[in-house]
Amino acid sequence: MIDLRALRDDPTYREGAVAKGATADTLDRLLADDAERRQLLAEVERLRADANAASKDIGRADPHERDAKIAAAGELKARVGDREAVLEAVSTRVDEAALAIPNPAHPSVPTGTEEAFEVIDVVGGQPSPPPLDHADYGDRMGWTDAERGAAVSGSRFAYLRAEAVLLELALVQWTMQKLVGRGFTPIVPPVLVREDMMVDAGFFPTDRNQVYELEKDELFLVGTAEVPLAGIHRGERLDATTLPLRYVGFSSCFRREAGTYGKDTRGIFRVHQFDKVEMFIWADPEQSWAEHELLLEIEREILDQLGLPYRVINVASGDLGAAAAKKYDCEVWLPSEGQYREITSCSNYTDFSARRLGTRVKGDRGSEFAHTLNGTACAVGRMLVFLMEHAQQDDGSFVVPEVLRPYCGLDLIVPPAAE
RNA sequence: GGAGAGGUGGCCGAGCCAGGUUGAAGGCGCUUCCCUGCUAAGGAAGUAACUGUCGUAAGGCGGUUCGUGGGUUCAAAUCCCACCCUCUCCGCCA
Repeated sequence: MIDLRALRDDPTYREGAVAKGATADTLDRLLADDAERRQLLAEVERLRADANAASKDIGRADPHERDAKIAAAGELKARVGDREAVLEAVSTRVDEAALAIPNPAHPSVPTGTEEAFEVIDVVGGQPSPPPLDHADYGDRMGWTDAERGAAVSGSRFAYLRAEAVLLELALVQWTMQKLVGRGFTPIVPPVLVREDMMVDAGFFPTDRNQVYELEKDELFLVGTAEVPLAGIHRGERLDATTLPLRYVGFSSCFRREAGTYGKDTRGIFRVHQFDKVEMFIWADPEQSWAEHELLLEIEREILDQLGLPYRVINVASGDLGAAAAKKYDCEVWLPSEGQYREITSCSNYTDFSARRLGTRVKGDRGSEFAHTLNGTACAVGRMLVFLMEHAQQDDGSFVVPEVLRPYCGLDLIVPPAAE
């Protein structure tokens, strides 16, 4: 949720909201309603003060004065109720409008639609495709079985098999170790959460149709560990001296992928279930931009050490999503498609999410909302897709990235004999 | 799944069954000061959060909050309803 006071007082904040698609008209109407709300609030509070005083007086009054005083207090109460109804109507209007306003973009975010992104850096080349694309190679190596996956669970489900499983676990363990070494606390979170957690994490109502629901138990399967990680300090007051609090979660992720029919149908690039190592940071407002750069640095280090060619983009305002004030995407070159595809992304939500989560920081500057950030460390399945193309040799063998070898006990994997 | 107990301020813990100077006793912790020749003991004062408004500020005056949301009442931590959570015993279980 946005900061109405900042919207009122801070021109930069307001410009950021406009960059994200909020019209000046909408903002002005919201601020006018909010002004009315605050005025009504003052009035209602005055009336309530009178009514409270009258009630307190009854407790102290002589018994024979009570009836008269009770009657008078009753009248006061009725007047309060009338004005409260008006206030509530205005407040509801303000809240609804405020919830619809996205988190303003940071001034460093390029303004425009999806294509307006800014390329920050390009690492490595754009190699030509290997003999087999990731989908065919996964089948050839006996690493993926989408056919049986579909028979068991439907399309976009696959079995992961053989060395691919060892590689997956190696990726998880390697990234986990790296992050623990950087002071992150490792977490295996619940993957089923309540509706209010989905709302507070900012995924409902907007992304509700992307989420699997267990109706009988009123629980929802998370699409990312970000959701339960955001819940860790919900409703808490954090001591500024303990920040930043850095967490790294490992979980399976579940996505309905509604509206992607016919898109990325080959292999395991886009599936309903995958595993992911996700970073999440609770930061002091003064630290959050430095923490955002840290997340990017870690993401880049992971790609560098795996030897993947990639570029980093500063996502344009129109493509940020409601919660992010700024977002970097790392996109790895996918040779078979001849284009860069997203592998990781990291966002600074500033105080947008914490306001809804009710997480505050208490420090020298008093009490303010925390800043939250999140970033992908390793989307495991998709990482395997990229590795299957970049580590694949002309003879069909697979060269395991050096850094993963200690974690899976493999260095060169040769394809099984053809049937 | 069955039976019971309980959720109060940074923490512990009274208050609830008789609704009214209780935003909440007491203790711990913390802050400041006094005493003390010294990391002890003692004494005094202060110490919830959020929010509106006025003020340059210190602060003043209000509102809301005793798990959450409703209800009854002039008045609710206290009464009623629903939900959430925690604990104990039994059952089940990787």
